[in-house]
Amino acid sequence: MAERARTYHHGDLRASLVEEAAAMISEGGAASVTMRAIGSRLGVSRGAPYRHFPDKTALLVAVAVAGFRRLNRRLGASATGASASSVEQLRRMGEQYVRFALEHPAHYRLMYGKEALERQDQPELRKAAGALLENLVDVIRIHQQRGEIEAGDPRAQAYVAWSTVHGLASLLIERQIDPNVDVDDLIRQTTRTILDGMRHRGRDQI
Amino acid sequence: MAERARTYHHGDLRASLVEEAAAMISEGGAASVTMRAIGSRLGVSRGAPYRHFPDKTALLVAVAVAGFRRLNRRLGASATGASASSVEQLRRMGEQYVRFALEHPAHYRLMYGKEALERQDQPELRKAAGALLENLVDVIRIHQQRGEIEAGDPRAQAYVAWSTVHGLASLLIERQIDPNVDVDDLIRQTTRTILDGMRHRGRDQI
DNA sequence: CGGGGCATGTTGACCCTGTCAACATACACA
DNA sequence: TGTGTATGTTGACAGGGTCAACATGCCCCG
Repeated sequence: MAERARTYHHGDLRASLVEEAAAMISEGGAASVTMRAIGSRLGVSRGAPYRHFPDKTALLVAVAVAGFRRLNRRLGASATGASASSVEQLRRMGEQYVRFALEHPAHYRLMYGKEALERQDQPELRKAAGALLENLVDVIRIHQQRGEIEAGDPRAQAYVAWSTVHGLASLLIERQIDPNVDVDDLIRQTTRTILDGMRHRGRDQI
Repeated sequence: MAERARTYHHGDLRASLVEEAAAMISEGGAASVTMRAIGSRLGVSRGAPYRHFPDKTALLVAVAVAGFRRLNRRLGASATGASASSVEQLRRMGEQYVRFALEHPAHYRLMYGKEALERQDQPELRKAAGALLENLVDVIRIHQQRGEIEAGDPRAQAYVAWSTVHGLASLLIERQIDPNVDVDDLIRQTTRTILDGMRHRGRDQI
């Protein structure tokens, strides 16, 4: 569904813009994404993009949303994986999450960087991120029923798990972690630790 | 140590610039920080800041470094706290970490946003963030010796813990977490969960 | 089949911002 | 006291977002 007829003025600028912006982000970081440059790379003028997006922020939001969709799809595939025997499945989801971030650092940054997207609440974005959470909640709920994860509000558990993988991804992307550390090991240890914590309810808590 | 003699051209522009930039970041986000605006607010011309910082990035790095120092100080105080009886102390450190981020969202974002500071590796920043990690490693080591945390590479454990609190802070700041959720509870649950995971080595047991 | 009208592009212009170079000036120290 | 250096100031320029005015395909109605 990528090759629309090259009819008319451009064919399908809107989609191309999002695609190209994402590509530029991967290549040179969000800072390299310029309305003028995007248009130029697509062979249109600087004003053309404004026929499809009210402003740069809107375009970037679209890119971010696309990123969330990709990530969701990937996690979904991971969750449906065959060997969904134990929490190992959940652990793998976490692993895939971090891997996605490492493979698309700039894109991942944009997805969470309200910084660049400041302003309105961007319902589209909120929805895409919300879907991610919902999926995670569902998976957690399943494991709770299997008794592999401590009972309790699955949403809260989801936030805890999400925080952990997001944090790890973020620190890795921002190079806050010693490059000599074995990333695979770290990811494994992190996902295991958080899951261990999720199945042993500590002390007398609530 | 804030009131230098108002001698000469300005007195102590360099320090004032960092201070003012930090203030502006808190007030209107990083986007509102403009070399011209900063100068203006301090009563100097747009070119003045360039006598103290080679470019905007350098100034922002200084601000970020100052942020790390503040955070480190706060965590240090928390670690030295009286009731340093158990891992509860470590949990409180995590709590303080997240609270700091919530109190200074824009500043916190800047601290971790390589985005805006892209370019050179910014040794100053790396050092400040490194200090944070070192302190955490030390505390973890202590608790390991007390047997309150599973043995193993304390640095790896530190990364796991750091990831968790950073992730939670980040998600909260970026409003990815349902505002109806009780933040205090979430912070408590998150820090407890991760610590539980850190003292039960999973997989082969229970 | 012929226009009209909307969608899509293009250009020109403006303003904001970062940054450099040339110029000005206050201190400090010999 | 005189001058050199540190610190500021201005003018100028380029890059980039964005709007308004203008141009041009396409599609559809009559």
